[in-house]
Amino acid sequence: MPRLKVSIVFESGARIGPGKARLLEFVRDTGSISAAARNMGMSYKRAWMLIDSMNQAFTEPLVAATPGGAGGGGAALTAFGEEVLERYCRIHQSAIARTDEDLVALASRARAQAGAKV
Amino acid sequence: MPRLKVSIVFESGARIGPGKARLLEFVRDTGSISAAARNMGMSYKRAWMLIDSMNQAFTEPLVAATPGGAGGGGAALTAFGEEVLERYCRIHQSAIARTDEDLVALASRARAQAGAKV
DNA sequence: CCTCGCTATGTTATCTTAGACATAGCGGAT
DNA sequence: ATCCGCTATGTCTAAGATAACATAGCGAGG
Repeated sequence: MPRLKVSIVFESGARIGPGKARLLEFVRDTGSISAAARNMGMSYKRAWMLIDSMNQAFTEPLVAATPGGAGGGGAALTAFGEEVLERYCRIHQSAIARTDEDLVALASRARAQAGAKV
Repeated sequence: MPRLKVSIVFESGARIGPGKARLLEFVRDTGSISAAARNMGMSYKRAWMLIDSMNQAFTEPLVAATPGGAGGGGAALTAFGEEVLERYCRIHQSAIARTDEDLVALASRARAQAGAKV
């Protein structure tokens, strides 16, 4: 069955989609950027850049990180980060509601394998 | 105000988003791929590739094109193409419904200009 | 005061993507 | 028979994004 990918595109060009939302969840659950990156199978640098782009996109940060300290440091969602994540999840939920009929109809006519892609 | 970008992602990896949907609308309205491409400010080749990828993604074509003939030929949506477009529009409408409150809240905290981007 | 693991950032190589250009073929209308 | 404009496809280049590697700094805890 096809999935709906919902992204929020801001005037500035910044955007938040399922990937960044999931990354925020992992940061919240693991307490560190690097652990979140490992869980998602991406490099620390990539995770850091994604988080930095989100922090830059808003007037206040979504993730607060501290280097050094016990265990080398860590990161956590700010209250605002929690709020953004919650709002994204709600928007996503609203988007995928009541689309089943159309998605099933399209799925039944979609090919299993795409042409191309080595 | 931020916009919602809704894409349908199929198992095969093929996807349909607002760009392809708009392209289909232009093909329907202009009766040709090249006119649709001009209207969207893209090259004919790009438009053709996008349409070809859609035709390949399903078990039947969405756009039927004929080379040669009066005016050089033309293209039109098949009945199935009309159906896919209609279903996409309905899914999109459903997705953007009832998200205003959250989008406004996010917009009020978003920066006007993104950091980076030459 | 040293270790440990995480944050933070730079550099370079690679891979993918997008764009620019070029060209062949088609067939109704004139 | 020719023209016109659109379909269809190929090649090459520029640019942008991704990945790989490298390294500096931080601070609580042992």
